[in-house]
Amino acid sequence: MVVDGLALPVETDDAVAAVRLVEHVLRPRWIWWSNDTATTLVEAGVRVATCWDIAAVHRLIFGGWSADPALVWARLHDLARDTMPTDGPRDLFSPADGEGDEPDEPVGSDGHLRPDWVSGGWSTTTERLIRWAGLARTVAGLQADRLAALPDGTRAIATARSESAAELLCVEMSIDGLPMDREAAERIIGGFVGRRPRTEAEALDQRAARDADVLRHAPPGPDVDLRSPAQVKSLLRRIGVEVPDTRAWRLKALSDSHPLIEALLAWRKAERVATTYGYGWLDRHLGADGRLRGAWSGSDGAAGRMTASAGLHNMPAAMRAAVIAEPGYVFVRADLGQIEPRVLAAVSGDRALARATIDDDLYAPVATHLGVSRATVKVAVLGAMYGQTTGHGAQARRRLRSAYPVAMAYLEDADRAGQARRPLRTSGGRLIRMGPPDPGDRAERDARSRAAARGRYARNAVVQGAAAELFKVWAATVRARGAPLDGRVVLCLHDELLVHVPSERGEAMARLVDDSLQEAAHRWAGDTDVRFVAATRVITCWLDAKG
DNA sequence: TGCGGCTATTG
DNA sequence: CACAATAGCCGCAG
Repeated sequence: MVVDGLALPVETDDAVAAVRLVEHVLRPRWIWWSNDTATTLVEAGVRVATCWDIAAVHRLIFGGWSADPALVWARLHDLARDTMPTDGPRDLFSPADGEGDEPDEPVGSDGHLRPDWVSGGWSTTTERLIRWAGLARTVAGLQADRLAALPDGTRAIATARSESAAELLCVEMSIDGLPMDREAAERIIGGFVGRRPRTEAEALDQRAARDADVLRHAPPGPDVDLRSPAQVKSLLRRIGVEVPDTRAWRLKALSDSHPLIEALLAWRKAERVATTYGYGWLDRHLGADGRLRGAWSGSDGAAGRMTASAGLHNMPAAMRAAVIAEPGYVFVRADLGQIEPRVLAAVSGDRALARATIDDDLYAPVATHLGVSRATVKVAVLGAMYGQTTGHGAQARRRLRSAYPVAMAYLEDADRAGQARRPLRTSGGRLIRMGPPDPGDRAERDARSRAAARGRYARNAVVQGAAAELFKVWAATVRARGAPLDGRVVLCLHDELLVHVPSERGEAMARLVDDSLQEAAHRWAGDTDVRFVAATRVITCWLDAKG
């Protein structure tokens, strides 16, 4: 079953009604070019169960971000990007693209999709609409063929489905938003930066007063802009503190040496709230309906984690006290325990490490096995996954390597691939491209350290990326199974889910979330003996679950 | 005006 | 203070 974009030659209401009917009767796996179609549907009140999101699958297969139909078609047919025709205005010297082509044929004589079709020409007649829908089905089939040809093709096709479901979830979270109590939020902000300023002048006064609280500790001298790290560094030098940078963790250690330092650290906290999570932030992102809304993306960045804007992923802990379930509702909050080492055990197939996942605390049996402290083990395991090569714990690293050779070799293989700029795939089939990152860090300018940085990046990407895939299977399962309880996933946070559900169904939803984890883990990892654990609670305020 | 550096927040 | 992300302000180049 195929649908594409609902700006159709038929009335939109008719199209939505048709989708609603087909969904109810047939529950198809809808195919569409991108989740824009899902957005149109959700805004019209239709939430479908499953789909094949061509753009999301394109990113899975080929990496990168662009995934418009013309590019998707070109890559699937191994056509060079630079031969793609453009839709811009033509001048006398460029041969008209597709000149002489049959206008009712979407594929030009050069093999590319024709720009006039891509840019909306598909919708001008019913015949074209049908042709375009058939094309989407063809493209989805070609994508499935590509995935099936990968070393673990069945698995990769399953990933395509769960990533598509994650796109549906992203659309729904973007539209639904996160419940947030405006008064509570304003109270918290007020505690940091004072009352909401009524005028621009009042805002400037408050800002100056905050600055003055720090500067009154300063010795006489030139004016200092606290927002300029270089000037803060000179200010610190004037009070006898010499530091390479002014990061909080560094200053915290010196806070006894001068009262200015503590004042500066407090200033930084307040300034963060004032500029990023203050009244302006509420005004931009908190709707009149008490929902905080940001844009969600299903697989951004290196390894395909979900991302969110509007501070949904990096909201200061204090602000979470304002994330409160609506009257008659509760939250079910669940977070996965130690997801990355457990995922490493699964994707590497390390039997010994898999045995350790039987414990609620994976690090405890590993510590016993290696004969070192739990804290040492944790640092060593995280260090192996992040690529730490310096610092203490060399002994723990050696023991880790001999006790869990399969897992460590998996990471080292990824590291070598990264150093050699060889692209990788996660266990679920997502391509990890190995071009940049080449950070501009002065300390990492030379070729060796850039190669080492790629190695660390690759090491992490195969674990973090696989964890993201498992997480999305879990989230999609909760979305599907939780719908009959009127449960809505309102936040995804890498290893944490927040579900908003009517109060009387809170406990049932909590059980469902736990069951969904077992279902997801089995679907994702098959019959490996890796155990995944979640801490699940029914709460009314997000902060209640912290600690 | 755009971009890299610095900083802070989160997992 | 490794790995990932978003976001704001400063300073500098164009």
